[in-house]
Formats: sequence, C-alpha cells, structure tokens
Amino acid sequence: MCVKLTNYLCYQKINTSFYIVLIIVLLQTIDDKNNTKMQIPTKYLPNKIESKWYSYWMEHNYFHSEPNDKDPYTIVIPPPNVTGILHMGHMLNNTIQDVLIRRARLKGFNACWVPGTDHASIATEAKVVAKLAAEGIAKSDLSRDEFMKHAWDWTHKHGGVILEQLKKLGASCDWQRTKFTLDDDLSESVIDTFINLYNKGLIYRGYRMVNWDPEAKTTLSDEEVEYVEKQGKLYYLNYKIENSDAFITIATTRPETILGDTAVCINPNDTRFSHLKGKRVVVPIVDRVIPIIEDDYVDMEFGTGCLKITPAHDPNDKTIGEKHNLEVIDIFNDDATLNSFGLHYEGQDRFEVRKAIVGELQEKGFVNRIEDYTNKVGVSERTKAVIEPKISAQWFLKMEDIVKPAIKAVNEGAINFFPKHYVNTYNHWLENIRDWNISRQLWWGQQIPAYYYGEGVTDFVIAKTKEEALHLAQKKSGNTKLIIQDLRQENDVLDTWFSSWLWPISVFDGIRNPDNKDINYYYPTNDLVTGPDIIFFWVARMIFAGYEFRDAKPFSNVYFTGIVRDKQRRKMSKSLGNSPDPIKLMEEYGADGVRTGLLLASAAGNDLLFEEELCQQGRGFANKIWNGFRLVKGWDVKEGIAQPEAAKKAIEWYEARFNQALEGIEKSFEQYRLSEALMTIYKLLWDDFSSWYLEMVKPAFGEPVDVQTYKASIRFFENNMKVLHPFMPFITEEIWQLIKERTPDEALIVSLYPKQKAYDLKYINDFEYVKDIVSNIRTIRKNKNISFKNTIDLAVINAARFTDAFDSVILKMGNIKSLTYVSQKVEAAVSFRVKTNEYFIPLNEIIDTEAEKTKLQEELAYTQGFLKSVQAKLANERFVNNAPEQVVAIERKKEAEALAKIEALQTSLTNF
RNA sequence: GGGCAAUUAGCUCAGUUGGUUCAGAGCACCUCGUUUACACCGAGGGGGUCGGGGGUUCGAAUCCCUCAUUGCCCACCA
Repeated sequence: MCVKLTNYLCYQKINTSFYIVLIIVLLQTIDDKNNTKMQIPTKYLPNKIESKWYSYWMEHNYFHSEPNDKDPYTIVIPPPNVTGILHMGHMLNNTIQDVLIRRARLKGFNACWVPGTDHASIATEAKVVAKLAAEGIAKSDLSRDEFMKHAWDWTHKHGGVILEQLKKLGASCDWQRTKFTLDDDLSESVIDTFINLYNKGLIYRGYRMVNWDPEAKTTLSDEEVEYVEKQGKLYYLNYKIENSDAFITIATTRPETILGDTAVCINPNDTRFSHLKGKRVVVPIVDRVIPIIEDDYVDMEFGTGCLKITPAHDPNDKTIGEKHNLEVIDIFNDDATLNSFGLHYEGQDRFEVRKAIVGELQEKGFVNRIEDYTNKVGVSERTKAVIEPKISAQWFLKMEDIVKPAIKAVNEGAINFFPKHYVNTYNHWLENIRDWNISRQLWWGQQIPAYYYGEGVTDFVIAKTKEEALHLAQKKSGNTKLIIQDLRQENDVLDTWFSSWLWPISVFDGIRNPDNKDINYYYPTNDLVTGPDIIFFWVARMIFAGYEFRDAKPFSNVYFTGIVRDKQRRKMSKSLGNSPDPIKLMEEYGADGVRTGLLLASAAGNDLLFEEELCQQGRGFANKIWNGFRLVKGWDVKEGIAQPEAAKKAIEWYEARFNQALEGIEKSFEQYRLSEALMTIYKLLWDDFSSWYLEMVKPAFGEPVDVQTYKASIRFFENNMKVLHPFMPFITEEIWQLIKERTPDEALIVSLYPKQKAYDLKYINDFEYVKDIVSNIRTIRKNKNISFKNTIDLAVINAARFTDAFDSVILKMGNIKSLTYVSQKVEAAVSFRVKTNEYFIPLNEIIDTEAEKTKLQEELAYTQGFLKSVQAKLANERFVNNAPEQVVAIERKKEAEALAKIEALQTSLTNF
C-alpha cells in the first residue's frame, strides 16, 4: 500500500518533503495498529533476514581475504560445472565448507574460500551441441571459432548461476577471487604446464587403443569409463575351415565385429584343436580367409576355447594382434556406424547391425547356438554411450614417476583423509596407474599447443606461440623455409581434469608466477571437501600436481562427503525426480534450516539419506532459539533488585556446561565430525540453555528481572550465537545484532570465538542429581494428576547434600512451596529416592501403601542384584589381580554405594 | 575375480586404548498438558539377545576366526 502511495506521489511530482512526513506518520499508524508493543514475531521468518545479512556481509567485504600477518586458512571450492545448477550434493558439500571457513574466521584465521567454476569440456560441449542441433545447426557445419563463440555465449548466458545460488545458502566465498578454468590466466597456466611436462619428457603422443565415446566423438581417460552390467547374449558362430567342410565354433558377445576379424586364436595346449594348427578359416559373410593362431592367452575353459581376434576393437585382441603381426581392420566411423569394411551394413549403427547380422548369420547357417549372458559394458561417464575401444593417436602423460610423492604424502600422514579408509582406494589406484590420456577430440577447452609441420609421426613441435613454434619447427626439421602457414595446430583440446588438477595452484596464479604473494601465503591450502567419486579424477591428481609443480602438498586434509540419497537409498537424480529443489527448500525452511537439516543427518563419510523432515528439524531449531531470545528481550530489567539464588546457581552451572560443551565441539571438529559437533550445540541450546537455564532464571509472570541475571543471559546468548554461527550464520547474526547496536567491525561473522575455560565437572555432575530430583517430582505430578500450576510440599530425610547449593533450584523447577528436612518417614506421602536420599511429597489423599511398598521392594531387589554382581566380580581373584587398580576401585565404590542404598531402602521398608 | 567398508531401537547413527547399570543420541512413536518465550512447544514413557556361530579374556557391542547380508571401488576373460 505504501509502495503504491509513493508511486502515486512521485507521479504527482509534488513537494517531496511534505510527503515524507506524511509517509512517516502513516507508517507509524500502521505500526501502532498491528503491534502495539513492537513485538518480535513468535515465529522466526528467515527469508528477509537472510538476504539482509548476506547483503550486509557482502557490503562490508568480510569474505574477502588478502595476505596479512595472521595465519591463513584456505579452502578452494571443488569448482562446479559452469553451466550446472545447484543440487543437494552441492548443498551438503558447500555447507560443510562454509562451516569450516566461518569457524576458522571466528577463530582468528585469515580465512579464504576461493570459489569458481569448471568449463567441464565434454559436458558443456555436449550441451552446446545439443542446443545448436535444436536450432538445426550441426557442429560440423561450424568452424572452430564459430563454435567457440556459441559456446562462450552459452557460458555467459547460463554460467555462474550456481554461484549465485550458493550465495543463498550463505556461502562466504571470497567472490573477488572467483575463477573459471577457462579464464585467460588459468588457461595459460594449463598450457605452460603442458609444455613443461613435455619438455621434461613426461608427455608423449602415442598410437594406442583408447576409449572412444561415439556420442561425444572423443576419446576418454580410463577413469571416465564406467562399467555397467548388461543382459546380453553369447553368440556361438561357426567358421568354416578353409578347403574343408569342417567348422570351428567361436563365442562372441559382439557378432558385428566379425567384419573386422583377422585371426582365430586357440590355446597351444588345447588338444581338442591340435588338428587345426596352421590351418586357416573363412570369416562368415566377409569370406575373408584368416589364420588360426595359437596363444596361451586363450582360456580353454571359456566358451568353446576358441577366440576370434579383432585387433581394432578389443584391447586384448590388439595385444595378440601385435604379437602375431595381424592386420588391423577398423570397421567403425566416429559415430559408431559401420564404414566401408561393414560391406552392405555400411552407414548403419553398430547395435542395429548386431541384430541384422545375427539374422543373416542364422539364415546362412553360421549360428551354432545363442545363450543368455550378462557382461560388463563400458559406458561413458558423461554421455552414457557404450564405449568403443579404438586405436588412435592421442597424447598421454606418463604416470609412473609423477605419482610417487603423492603416494608417500598420504601414507606418511602429510595429507589426511576423512574417513581414513579411502587411503586404500587411493593407494590401489596410484600403484596400478596407467598413462593418462589427456587429449580430447573436442573444441571447448585448452587447445593442445602442438604444431605439426609435416606428415611424419614426429613432425611436430610444442610451443606456447605460433612464432615460437615456427622457430622450433625450422630447427627440428632443418627446413628454414618453413613459414607460419605451414604449421597446423593440434585440433584436440586437453582433458578438463588437466586444468582442474592445477586448481589449488592456478587460482593463486602459482604456475605462471610461482613466487607471488598469494601463492606463497595461501598455499598449501588447509582442507578440501569433496565427494569420493572424484578421488581419482581430481583429488589424487591435485596431490601429485602439487608435488610436481610446487614441490608441496595442495592441502592437508581431505573430507569426503557422502552421497545424498533419498529415503530408499536411491541416488538423487533428475531422471528419478527424487531430488528436491534446493532453492525452494531454502525458501521454505531458510538456508539455516536446510544447512542444519543436512548436517544433522550427515555422519562423516556416510551417505546422507535426505528427507524434508530434516529441514523441519532445522527450522524448528531456529525457531526455538528465536523464542528463547524473545523471552530474554522481553524481560523487564530492574536495577537494585536482588538476584534470586536459583538464578545464581543457574548461571554458574550454565557457564560450566557451556565450557564442557565447547570442549566436546573442539574434539568433534578435530576429527571432522561436523554432525556430532552440531548435535552437541543443538542439545546445549535446546536442553541445557532453553529447558533448564532459561527456566531457572525466568522471573515469575509480570515480575522484573535483576540486572546481573539479565546481563549473564545476554552474555550466554552471545556465546551461544558464536558457537552456532558456522552452522546457522543468518539467525545468529540477526540475534547478535538485535542484542545491541553493533558497528560493522563488531559483526558476529568477524567476532572472536569463545575461548574454552576450565570448568568444574563436579558441579555439573551434582547438577545432574538436581535434575533427577526435579524429574522425579514431575513424574509424581503426572502420575497423581497434580497440575504444574499448583505448588506442592517436599520433605527429605537426612541432611540432603544439595541443601545449601541447589535447594533454590529444586523449589523453582519443581514449583515447590516448601522444602523441609525431616528425620523420619512422612506419612500419607509419595516418596522417591535419589542416590541415598529419600524424598516425600505429602498428599491430601490416602496413599496406597501396598503399592509404595511394592515399589520399594522392587528397587531393593534390583539393587541387591546389582550388588551381587559387583561383589561376584570383586570376589574373583583373577579380576582383582588382573584388572587395573582404577577399575577395581570403581567396583569397590559401586559396592559401597549399593550397600548404603540397600540400607536406606530397608529402613524405609521397616517404617511401613 | 580382487579389495574396502558396513551390519547396534521403527529410521539415521554414536559407542575413542576391551572395564561404571554400557547398551546410548536425534528423529519417529505413545500418554498427558491451551503453565503468561516457543504446539516449529513442554513434561513423561515404551522400544534393541549389538547380523549368525565359534574363540581369546576375570570381563567382549568393542579383539580374533568363520558364515551370511548390503554397499562401494578396482579388474582385458571372448
């Protein structure tokens, strides 16, 4: 309504100052009408508050870090795909990073969290190709430059959305340091690295069998191939022996590849086939005559013991082919349709051909039989297309030596994994590593800086610029007449991970300028938070890159998060539709609520079974804290009134409890048990602070509160907010700022974490007995239907050990009218015992003595049983002799306590 | 085929070098309650042979062996 009014006034262009006064008056009227006392709302409403504080933090640049004389604490973000959108996995992963970074900031470190995105070569290129296809444009119609322009347009249009979404989560990244793996400086770092490794002799170009993704039309590294079990068939095919009517039967899962067969292989020790040695067979359909060769690679037990050899389409066949000098016949085009070697199947897709060729073989009588068979099929991690093994010239990085320091670092503890057992996986991979295929037949990425000047296999040079390349090419070829136009740059780009592996270094420009201020200060970084699914792709590679290029580890600790799944343990995915929209979740529960929900359920290293209920818990917690604050803020504070005894006790106790909790939180963080740390805080604030502390200090309705109690409560609130801030940054900042006016320097986000102080454990333990007493009183109230509104009396036999200390608390928390000390059992009263003290609540009704008696007898029997077991233990010589003194002492104490209790119980019983 | 991890309450998980009655937490569940911060609440309560079997030990959820089940990773058997 006000907005409309303002607009209206603006249009009228009337004297503004007059209207400002009018608006203020109107606003006040509205306020008076709605909440006469300017109350804080009962429910915590996160949306506006969260965006308000995020803007405030940004405005005051708290996230930004520059090297200074403080100790650095650094995290580099696992860069999400530039065109990706936020999913639950990101939510978990980035919440954890934000918790760590905010905590470090509060602890006085110079905290720096570097954000950024990854160009995700194959994934992004696939999206751009698809988008162009939808517009009727084929990639092959475009020049490289034209395509790159489209790709950049796409990136600018869709890129960085995810970073904006992270802001909603509260991520306190140093946005001024945002990087993209295709930024000029990072790309240059990648090229420099390639040249460096080539010059060291670690990169080579090789003609190898690699994994071909027919959909993306590129090769992939071994790590980018997933193996999935597929139900298929095993086809038994008859090959005719040359110049004979006899057949030999081979088994294959891929009948279409017979078109590329160049031999049939048997085991030399296989007597079943001795008569065939040296003979030749005719490939069905193709009618090509190929030799029968012998190799002990062939497993005599499997299939028919007879193997067809297709060197172009199977890595093992290739090895055998090389050994026996066989011809290599590649029958596929780049998109896995058949080429001219496919004869009448040319142009058809491999899977269609499979069906068709089986038909033809059956028709022509070459099929012996067909069996069901499940085998593992390699598919592209990105496109899910079935991988074709293919022989082609690619660029490789030699792995054997480069990984050695990385193995050492993790095994000797320079780098720690959480959970630890991932070390095994890591070791196994590194110890069996093969050379890394780093070239991709794509355009979106860093183009390999190789320049060809001739047709020979080695007619290329590696150089940063064309000019330099020309110079080198002239030198290498001895041909001084070479000109720039004679040079052709390698078409392939580098694997995305060949840029990501530099991330912790390149974001600080440590490749190009190895001695700059940033890299020297921030590197090595502290913690890496990522999923175990990229332990090989990224984590391991960063580690050996760190040693190779900076002779130092990239980070000290790696926290592997679990995978976010649904309640049925299914991985969350778009296709299943079981993944909630994180933005909607945050709108409904607040970022604080979602963060808390996620972390409460996320035991370190375990998968997270997400359900919305968790967010409700988070939101509920925020609301609980909010209402506690409303209570304290609503108090009528009066000077000059005495502080109640119960409040004094409560303050002392909470002080101790807080420090005890702080100690536990520290320990949890040391082991990266964030979930445990959060639960400790959750219980501290909900149970100890809200249910006990606030209830103990809360003045009676309408009564004022004394200054000391108020101040202590506010101080506790401040400390509580500090401890909780890493987990729930928004509500904590809001309350912090509502407590009193703060200058920007005093914002919670840059405050100092509470220092843990010594605390009196005995005090805390004694208080547990007080709780026990109160709890007993409440149980009796419930059983006897006594409303909490009505006060009752309490009597206790013997000088209660809490007399001087905690009576006031018992009175307050039990709503007790009077606490008296008696020397004898009280008649017409219900009783309960805490330790050896017996308490009575007199009731104006007839007490069921029998029931009371039974209760006592039961308790006695239990205690006697307990005593018996303790005494049995103590009577056992071997126990007394072998167990540590401490343990024996504990048992003796237990014995004494049990004896005392039994005596008390017996006295009570005799009184009946 | 090899390796790693897990198996504790209805669910998700703690349980540190074996030793308090050690069998726990949160959620869920049940009962009661419009107590003047909060029903996104309060109080109270039920619930487990620690996957099965065997062993070591004075003593085992914890250590060893074995079996079973589940998950993950790796591996060129057509």
